[in-house]
Amino acid sequence: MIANDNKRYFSTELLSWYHKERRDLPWRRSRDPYHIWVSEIMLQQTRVDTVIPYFNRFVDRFPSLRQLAEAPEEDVLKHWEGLGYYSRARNLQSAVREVVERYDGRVPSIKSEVSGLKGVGPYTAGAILSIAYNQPEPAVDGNVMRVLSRYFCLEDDIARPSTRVAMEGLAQELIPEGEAADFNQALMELGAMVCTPKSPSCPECPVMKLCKGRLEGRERELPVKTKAKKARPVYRFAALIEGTGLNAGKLLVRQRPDTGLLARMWELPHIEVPDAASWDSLSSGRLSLEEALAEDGVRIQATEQIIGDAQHIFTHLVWNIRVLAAIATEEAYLMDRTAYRWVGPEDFESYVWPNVFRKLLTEYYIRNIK
DNA sequence: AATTCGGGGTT
DNA sequence: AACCCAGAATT
Repeated sequence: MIANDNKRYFSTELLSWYHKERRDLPWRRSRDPYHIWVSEIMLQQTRVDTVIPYFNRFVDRFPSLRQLAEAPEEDVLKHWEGLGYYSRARNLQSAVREVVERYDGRVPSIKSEVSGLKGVGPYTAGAILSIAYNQPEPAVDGNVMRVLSRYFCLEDDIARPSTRVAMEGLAQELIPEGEAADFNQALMELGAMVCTPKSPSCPECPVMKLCKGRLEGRERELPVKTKAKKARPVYRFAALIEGTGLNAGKLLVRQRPDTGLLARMWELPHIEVPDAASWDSLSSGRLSLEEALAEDGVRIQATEQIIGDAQHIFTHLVWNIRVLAAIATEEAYLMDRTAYRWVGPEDFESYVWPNVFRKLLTEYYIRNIK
């Protein structure tokens, strides 16, 4: 059992440190729960410095909850491009529309209602309730688990959901009366600025004196976290397809399915092959591409000329993409096929697809078509 | 409990 | 190259 004095010291010192050191962040200048909400969604697994320009553009384009609710999804995704985890954007808009319909456009302040919104999990619900409404709810993210693990020298594996639940209990006990908004942000601020993952700046820490992890010289061993598996490589052939006739000078792109990886984003048409060995066989890659596209009613002639190789890295996957040159053998076969589209260089930026594709496309266009 | 969702900075 | 980031949804 942790001494109450130790907890009180922690909360008091941390809070007064925060009042002095808090960063001036865009979302800290607003009291609008909608703005707080947007910031919390953007900040999921994303660094503060990355989020700042996106947040400013986003609230500039969608200043109010209702304006976001009424915007075309494409527009919302466009403002999210480059942030990653695109389902966050779709869930946010979907949830915002629900707030308009069910809560008259006001972000709810009741825990069960906030938690019921799409894209709002335990952390984000706590963040909205505490930061926007100053309710004494914990908001436990990676920062908080690291700080608490070290200060209280807790060895529980923070990769386990049960550990997060336990941390939420502890974090809630630590909230000083009436100070939920600042205290929760102070916890995260300490984790981001001082109690960093690799080499914490203990001498600058406001609670170093009673930090048990530090006192035992184990601050670098904490928190305990089981390792994730490393990304699995996959191998793919893509076709860079030049149009003919009416589509001369244009290239063919394809929209991904509604769900799953990179849902609804545009890409070069491509296929997956079983392994690295298949990736070396250009002839089989060429044939597989032609067959796969023919199944979609798209007739092309691929070649064995490599335009380039590209790599796209995800958390759990590494795409190795070999791009082959190809031409379309018919002109007007796409009339009823919305999944495919001819684009010229003026359209390249309007589509959200992995940057590797965009880069290849642009370079190829400049070299061979323009 | 494990896996699937991005992209980028740090070390 | 591994790790981490103001995590959530799905299976």
